[in-house]
Amino acid sequence: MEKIRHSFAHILALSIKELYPDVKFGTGPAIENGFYYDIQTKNPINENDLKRIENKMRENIKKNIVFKKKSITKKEAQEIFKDQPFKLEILKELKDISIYETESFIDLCSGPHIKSTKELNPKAFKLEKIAGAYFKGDEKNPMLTRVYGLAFNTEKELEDYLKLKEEAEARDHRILGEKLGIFMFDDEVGSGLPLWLPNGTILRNIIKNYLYEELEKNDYEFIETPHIGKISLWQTSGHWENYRENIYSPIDIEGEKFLLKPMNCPFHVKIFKSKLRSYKELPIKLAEFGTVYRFERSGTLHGLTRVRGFTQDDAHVWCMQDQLEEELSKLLKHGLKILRKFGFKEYKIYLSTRPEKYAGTEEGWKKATKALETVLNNHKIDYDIDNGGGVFYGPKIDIKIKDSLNREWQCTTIQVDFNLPDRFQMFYINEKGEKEKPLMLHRALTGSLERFIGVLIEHYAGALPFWLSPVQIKILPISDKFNKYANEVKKELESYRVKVFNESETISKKIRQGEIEKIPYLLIVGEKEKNSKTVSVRKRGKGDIGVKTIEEFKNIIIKEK
RNA sequence: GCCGAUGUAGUUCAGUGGCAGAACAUUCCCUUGGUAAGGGAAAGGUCGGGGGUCCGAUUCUCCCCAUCGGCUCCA
Repeated sequence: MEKIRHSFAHILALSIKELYPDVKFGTGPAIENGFYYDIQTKNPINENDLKRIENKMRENIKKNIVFKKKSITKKEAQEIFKDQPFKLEILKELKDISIYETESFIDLCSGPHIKSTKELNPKAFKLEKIAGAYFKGDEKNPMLTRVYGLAFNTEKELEDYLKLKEEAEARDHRILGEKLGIFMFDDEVGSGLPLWLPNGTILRNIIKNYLYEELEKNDYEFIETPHIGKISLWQTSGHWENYRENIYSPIDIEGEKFLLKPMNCPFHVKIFKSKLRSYKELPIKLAEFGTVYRFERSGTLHGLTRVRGFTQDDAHVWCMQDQLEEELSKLLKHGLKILRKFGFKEYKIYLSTRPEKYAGTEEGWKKATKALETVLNNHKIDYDIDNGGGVFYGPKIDIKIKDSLNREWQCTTIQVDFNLPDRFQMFYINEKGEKEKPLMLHRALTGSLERFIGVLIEHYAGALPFWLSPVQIKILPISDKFNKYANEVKKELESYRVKVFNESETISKKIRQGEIEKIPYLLIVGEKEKNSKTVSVRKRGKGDIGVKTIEEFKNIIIKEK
């Protein structure tokens, strides 16, 4: 399949070349579900041109064009590509050079390719969209136009994929979140700053309460810290020099500079340092739902999954070297338990190793990376290694959850920190009565409530499980005459989140409304139910499940709790 | 931040160089109902914001803001 998609990319390039002779080519590989080619043209092409290019491609495919491979010398290549500056740039890094020829389009390419366009199905591809992309993925390079295409073996596969994508778009948390009264954005408030609506606030509190209980069981102590602090805190921590472009400009008050906090760590460190710590206290675990502000570049914002103000379920653990493995193990186990509780079964785990720029010693990095590895292996967890993807202060394990469009979002993160204990000169008193530097771990289980809720909405397509639903039960009186009985039923169910739909609408309309709101249970009450002290139960996704006494209904929902 | 697209009522969207349109939602009236939209009326707009061209700009143009698709980035 990859060979086919890659060959499509070449036919795309050939067709563009025929339509736009002045085109300069970047690269054009196969990707998941299709292919792309990066190009530069004098007159920029736009979405309306795609159809024309597509038709040209079909024409070319029908010509049974043969893919001819040739090995050539660098000199020959420089001659062939003398009008293709990007190809010449790529050529610089190549040793063995081969080219593929498809009529007038010659590409620097090691292949493999199909024999001829006979193998391409002209009905199983589609040019999808265009976008800008930096040459070689580097911001400093010029931006080329990337033409994306989809390609499959059969027309049916293409149609299935398009259908799947359409369904995925219907799960988009940005649309569902507003419809379900969870959150909103407002131009005047500012980008990346969500406003939490009543239903969303209930959801946040449910999640917070659950995490609070879970962490307490695991010996965490909760703290709360301010939203701003003196700039020197983050100068000491090193964040100011390393991440300044992502920190909101300082607030100048009475000659003193304050920052909106971009991270909670320094505050937690201050609490650790507020008294002399003994080895007997370790591990010390401090947790906070800490709201931080980061100035993310405008083009990177995305609904709730990438925002500028967000609340982390942040915690820091300080321990001794010989406690490291056990603590990491607990963190990982706990993280996975929590993801399972929320219904996430598909995620990817990454171990990120030392980047080029780093704090701490090589020895320390080795030990910590080994510890992370050991823990992953002990739990028999599959993971990918993200080489050099660690933060400058230490290696980490990330758990990424996929959203409806198959994009991965980092939620859980467990990080070792060699930087802050040094910079803040942290120590505890060991058994021998000497000062010793503790190991420091950062962790967040949900990553941020914002991102987590965004992914959660998409995961369930808005139909949150019973325990997470802001409104669990809605009582729908057949007519106004039964509002009183509806309120009596509500009283009986007061340990749940119940609402009565007491407006003057037809029952069909009320049901429709309740279904749109994705309420887990709708209880319909009228003459019949009032007389027999029952409710007619309509379960989300199942429809009418019959008349139940209130006790019977309680037994049903108790299982959902 | 960069490339491209978009911005009209609370929402989803038509439309136009010369008085601004629909559906849903809202308010009121009628209807009191049995498992996904009962009927009618009213109200609702600086056509994202600011400059420019024009007798006249929501429409053309420039700048800004915001959103969307990517790229880059993501402690």
